[in-house]
Amino acid sequence: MLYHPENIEPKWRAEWIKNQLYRVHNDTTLPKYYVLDMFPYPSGAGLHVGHPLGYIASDIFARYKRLKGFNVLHPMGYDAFGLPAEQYAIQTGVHPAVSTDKNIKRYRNQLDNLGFSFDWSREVKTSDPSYYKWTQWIFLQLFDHYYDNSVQKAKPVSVLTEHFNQYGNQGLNVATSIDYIFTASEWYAFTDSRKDEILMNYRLAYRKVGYVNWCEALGTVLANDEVKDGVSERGGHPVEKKAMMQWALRITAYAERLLNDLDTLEWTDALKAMQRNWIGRSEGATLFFDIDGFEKKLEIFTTRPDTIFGVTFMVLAPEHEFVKLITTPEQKNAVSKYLDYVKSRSDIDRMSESKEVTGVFSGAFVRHPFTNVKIPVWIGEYVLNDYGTGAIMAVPGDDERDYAFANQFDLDIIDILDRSEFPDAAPHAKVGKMIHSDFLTGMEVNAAIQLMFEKIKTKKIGDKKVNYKLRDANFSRQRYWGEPFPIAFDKQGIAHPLEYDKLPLELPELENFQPASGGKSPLARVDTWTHQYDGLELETDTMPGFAGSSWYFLRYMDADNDMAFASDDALKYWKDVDLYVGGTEHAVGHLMYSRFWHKFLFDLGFVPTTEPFRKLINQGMITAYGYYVENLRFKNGDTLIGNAKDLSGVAEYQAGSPIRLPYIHNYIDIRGRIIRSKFIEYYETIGKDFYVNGDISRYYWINDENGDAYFTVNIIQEKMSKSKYNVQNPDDIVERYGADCFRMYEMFLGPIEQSKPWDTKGIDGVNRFLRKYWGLYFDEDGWALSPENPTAEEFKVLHTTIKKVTDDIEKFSFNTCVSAFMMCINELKRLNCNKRAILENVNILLAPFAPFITEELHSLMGNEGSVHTAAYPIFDDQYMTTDTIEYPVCINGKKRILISLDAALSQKDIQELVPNLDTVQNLIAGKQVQRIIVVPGKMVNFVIKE
RNA sequence: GCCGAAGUGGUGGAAUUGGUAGACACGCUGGACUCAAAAUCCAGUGCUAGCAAUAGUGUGCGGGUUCGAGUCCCGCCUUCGGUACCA
Repeated sequence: MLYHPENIEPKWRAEWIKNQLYRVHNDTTLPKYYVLDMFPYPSGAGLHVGHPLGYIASDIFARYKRLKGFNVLHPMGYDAFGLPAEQYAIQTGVHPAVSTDKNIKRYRNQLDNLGFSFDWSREVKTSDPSYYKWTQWIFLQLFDHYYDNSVQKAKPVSVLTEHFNQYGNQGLNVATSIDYIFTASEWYAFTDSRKDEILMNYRLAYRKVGYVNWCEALGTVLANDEVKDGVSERGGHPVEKKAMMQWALRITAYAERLLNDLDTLEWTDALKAMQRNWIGRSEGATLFFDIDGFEKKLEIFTTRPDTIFGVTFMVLAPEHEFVKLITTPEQKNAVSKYLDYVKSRSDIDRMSESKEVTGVFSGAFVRHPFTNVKIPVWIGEYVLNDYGTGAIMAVPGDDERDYAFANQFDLDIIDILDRSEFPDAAPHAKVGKMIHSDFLTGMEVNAAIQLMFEKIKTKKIGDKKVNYKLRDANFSRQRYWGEPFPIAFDKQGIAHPLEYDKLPLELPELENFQPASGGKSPLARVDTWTHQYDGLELETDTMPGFAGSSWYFLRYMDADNDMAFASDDALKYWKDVDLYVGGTEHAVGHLMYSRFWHKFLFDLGFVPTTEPFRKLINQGMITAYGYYVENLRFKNGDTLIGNAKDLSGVAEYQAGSPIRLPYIHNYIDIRGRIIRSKFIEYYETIGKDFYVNGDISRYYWINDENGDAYFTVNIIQEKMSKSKYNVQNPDDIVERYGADCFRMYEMFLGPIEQSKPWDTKGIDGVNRFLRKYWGLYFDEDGWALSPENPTAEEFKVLHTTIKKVTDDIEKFSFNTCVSAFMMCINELKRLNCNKRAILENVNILLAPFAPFITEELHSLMGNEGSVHTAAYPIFDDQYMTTDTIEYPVCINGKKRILISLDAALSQKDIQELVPNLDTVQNLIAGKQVQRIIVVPGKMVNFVIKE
């Protein structure tokens, strides 16, 4: 009887649905375990073979935990709001809800194919009003709370206004962007709109001026990845930074806790390091410089106040609020020209192209707080407005970027640090002796920093300060396909939250998805919607993608609740995610915001834990091979360059980019060459669809040593995407080999956290393994499981496998699990083992990996119930004993021979015994042995002098 | 630029704390079975030299520590992810 997955898999898929095998219940006495995948954005291209990599791993782990007796929550859903659906709607008029639902259906079919143990009754979809009702509700909580630094906790805004009523804003230690003091009587006297404005400086969800990528020609705001080299990706129109009133979330209030609590998490050090660096805590000082001719002072932040005597100029970010104020009439032209240039540059451009230093003199001067020397104020793009105060004191004597700037514009450089005693020190290391630094001269750096903190304080020119690189990210999108803000403005522009019973505030129906005038969201055109409440106008921005994804893991705990985002009981039982699996591309964005929201909900008493994701595994990407030919030339000298699909429109070609040749891999030889005859074959069968010009006589060919004309194809690894024609659909593989084979093959490809290219070359190995495994249960006459007692050797194979597989699952090393299964089956086959006592246990071990074949065999064995509710085999040491150990005998660390020794021998025994063995004598004959190193159970090494 | 990761045969990869480099597969070569093919089975397979025994060499590059380095340290190179509006 042969293994036929196509008969087995649909049968059990239906059976499991019928029995609701994967339905999870909240009321149980079993210990909980929560295994979560980062939910997918349902894109139009469907699921490709890269998506399931993490899902398979988490599914294996979830099934493993179930076998171990846990009540496992393992849900799935969709991150359903997003830009691509809206873009598609603009182009085709298809409503994003319609295209998204269609994509979701496709995803669901594809996921179902793979035998996952998701509890689909808990599915969430962020674009569903019953879900985003609670996203809006959490937003309103953020809007209605501020952060009290003294107790490190969010508190209701009503507490704050009560304080204002009594004391004004004095005596507060809270997170705020306000920099002035008012009294209680002033507070009373403020107009309502002034009060609203002031409160915005305290709310955790607030409005402020933010910068967006504005494209005048398209009349719309663009996402960063829609902008390439300062122009729009579509159409190549100029894009500039534009200031707009935007919602933001005060994540910076939680910076310290987000940083400290990383220590409590079981994440990789790499991931924690990325989050730490993103938060970017640094201790330093703020310093105020008097500006000549102005009352206002220029505030800067520095971590190196000791270098103050090396300051020779100041640099403002181009967006700094003082730029307009202090620029002198003579410099006005030059400055505004420079600002125009900077508007076209992204933050990455601004920081990465360090070779070319740009800047402009403002014409203004500040005074050195200690020497009163006049210091010029420059404007430079390398200073970012969002970091620190958006202004720096430049110390070209100690800072590389300042040095480059000074060189470029011929500014003074003062050496303030003698590091001759530390020739190997890194450029930014805080070591050395101060020179040319007045009262600091002769001091060590760290001592000088400490002294400066005091001096700054006593001179009242600044204070010690902790600064974070983390900033309050923009929470507004001028888009349709996102959560509407449950906020309405009155005639004075005061923001009013909607009452909870008005939630969800649903998106209106829409046919035209083009942006409204001024780059506003299409919602601005729907008057009936924006004015549905008397005298109020609804906010027309919507929330960004990370809104819905910042709390979805909580919704799964109690997905149908319409009284709360989840019930207290559900939250108390499930608590947090025990294992979270997803890509490193989310290492900071999504994970940081989820942690922030979770902590906020903790402060309000809604969730019982301070962190959402206890353990986190990053899965690597599955990439595809890309085949390119660089500069395929025509005989007349023209060079054909560009994406193969674009070749019909010659005008589109962009010089320098290589031509893609999709699906050409079967036509190229081992050296990456394609010869003329093969190319013709390729062109006739596949290439025609992508590649327009088949007149190969016009190409410039090189002749190889046999006289065959060829050109060379470059093979690279790249992301799978629809536009690259390299998407591999898992359905095709499942149809051909079955889901069990697909699952095991994806795991067999390599370590889960590494990215690797997709290639079906090795899948036959896994397929053979499954057939061999199946074959153990049958002989020529059919079912042939033996009730006999296993031999010691058979038991040893079983228990070796139990140990290896269990250890490796715990380490998330699934590729080595598959190898271990292969070795186990190879051994059992060699031993002709068909004993039930062995195979039944192997079958349970294998069940998390290959749920279908194991279920079929479990049932054929006559078992009641599912293999997926069986008990996990227990490892027993007694079967593992060995009599002898193979020792490699090495000379100077290099293996020469193997000897077999009694396992009971001690280190001393071996030390004495080995040199006297004949085989060893041959090895060391005539050589001078200096030392013999014996590592028990491992090896013997002779140290020999040549 | 900055932060993080990876680099091992023709290919995917394995290698507990520094202790036999290349497990397990794919591919390839040879053989068995077959009219033939598929499937299956057996043997070989890092590279170089050699009929062989064997010797040399070998984990991106250059140094170092050690009896012993894929693993630890220093300095580079390349590729990938993120860089705050892709998700």
